[in-house]
Amino acid sequence: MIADTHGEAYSRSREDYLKAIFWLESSGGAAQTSAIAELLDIAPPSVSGMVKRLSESGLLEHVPYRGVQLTRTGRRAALRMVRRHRILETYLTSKLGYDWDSVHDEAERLEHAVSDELIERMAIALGNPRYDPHGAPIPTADGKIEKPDLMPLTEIPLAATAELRMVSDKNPELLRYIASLGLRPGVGFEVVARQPFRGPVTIRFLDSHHADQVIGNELAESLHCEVVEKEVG
Amino acid sequence: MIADTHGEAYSRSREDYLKAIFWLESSGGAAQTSAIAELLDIAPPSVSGMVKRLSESGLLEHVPYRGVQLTRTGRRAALRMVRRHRILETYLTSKLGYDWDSVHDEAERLEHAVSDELIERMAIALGNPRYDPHGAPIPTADGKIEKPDLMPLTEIPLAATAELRMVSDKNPELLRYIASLGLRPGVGFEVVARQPFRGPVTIRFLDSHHADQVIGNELAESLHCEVVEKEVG
DNA sequence: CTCATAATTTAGGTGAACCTCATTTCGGGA
DNA sequence: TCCCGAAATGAGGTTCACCTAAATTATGAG
Repeated sequence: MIADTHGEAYSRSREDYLKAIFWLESSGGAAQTSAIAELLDIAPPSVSGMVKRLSESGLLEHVPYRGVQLTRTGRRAALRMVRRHRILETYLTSKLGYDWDSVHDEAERLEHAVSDELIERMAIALGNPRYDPHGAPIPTADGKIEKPDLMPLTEIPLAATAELRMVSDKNPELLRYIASLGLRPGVGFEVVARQPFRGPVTIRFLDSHHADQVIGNELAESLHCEVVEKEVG
Repeated sequence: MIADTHGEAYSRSREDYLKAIFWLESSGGAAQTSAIAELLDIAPPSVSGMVKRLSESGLLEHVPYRGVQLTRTGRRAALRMVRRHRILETYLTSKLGYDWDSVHDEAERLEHAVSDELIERMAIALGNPRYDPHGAPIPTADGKIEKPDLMPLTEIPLAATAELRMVSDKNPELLRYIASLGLRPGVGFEVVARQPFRGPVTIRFLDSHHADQVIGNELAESLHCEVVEKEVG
């Protein structure tokens, strides 16, 4: 039996699985056992076992040896966790002075402990934000999530003007580095050069307080951007 | 292995035991197995088992069939939990609009999940408060706690002037009732009547926006007060 | 001082969630 | 088509924290 019922709560583990499976589904179709295992750092046989229990609870469809898919209920529960995580990250950065590179772990623990009421109070205190500090969209309380149409910096055409919109929250060093370049969600730039053979990309900030920046391919792939029209007038 | 190390964390259960034992020690000497069981709503044999594990970990001294006492380490860990709980309650009420009767449960879950850093950030945002919303003293980060010298309303002498200082946070209905009477920590009053045979006490508020209140014996016992000198001038 | 009763502990068992090692299944190249 | 390696599952074991039922210990009344 779960310790406290704060709304409709599953165990901490189950919540983590649901979130992981949601994440895998959103970025590449069906979730394989091995991918879940990798993401959660759990041995594959343990994942098999939990997957069975979760599908017996009606949270996901499991086709043995094939993969796994969230049911409507599972998806709702997963989105609830995503909302919690992102509201928490936003609250911690804007109300308690956390840096955007250090909120992830704190949110990761708190998301299992807070009540729905607390999350909604935080959301109200923040003015119902639509994006978290890393630019990721925050699902609404009734489980709707915006699906932004972004592309990695590596695919922005030369000479195009674009805006950084979203960065993964999982790697603190990467986030610190990005911030040190002057890059944050919402910052606009132009692609002024690109080296061939998966080489680095050079960008020029629109409001040029900073010099041009050369960005390696691997980093560029994790910067999710939107091409924007050039400012007219 | 515990899921995440946020500072020096024990399991949720262990933290609950430590807090319960600390509470029992502060209000009546050594903690008996049955008292712990009662407080945590756990069967006595389960408590025996956990007590053994906790004393093997050096968190408490256990004299079989006698009782249990926190070691220095155990006491430190317990005070850390008390600090967490009380900072959380204070933060939730003053920054997120919770009522004082509804914070207890939320704090009870969060106290196991927050990091030391988050607690200290909350404490700073609150201006390092010394008391929680129920008037209970908040231990400092280095584990010191004020021991206020209070007496229940039942023991305040007739005609004396006193101030409500502390109320238990555990019973929401009781808290709502107290608030409805106009009573909160810090409110001053005079004892104007007392019925014999554990009968009710009548109090008159010093700043009399409210009429006199008649308070039953049981309630009066849970109102921890301090006798104050009459205002001079 | 003895003994009943209450408190405590021991014994044995459960479920959740993990592990390792062994086996089964799938899918693609010879 | 056959077969090999990777992926998935099965089998069996661990730890934590709980349970009930049965023994044990302490205590206070006579």
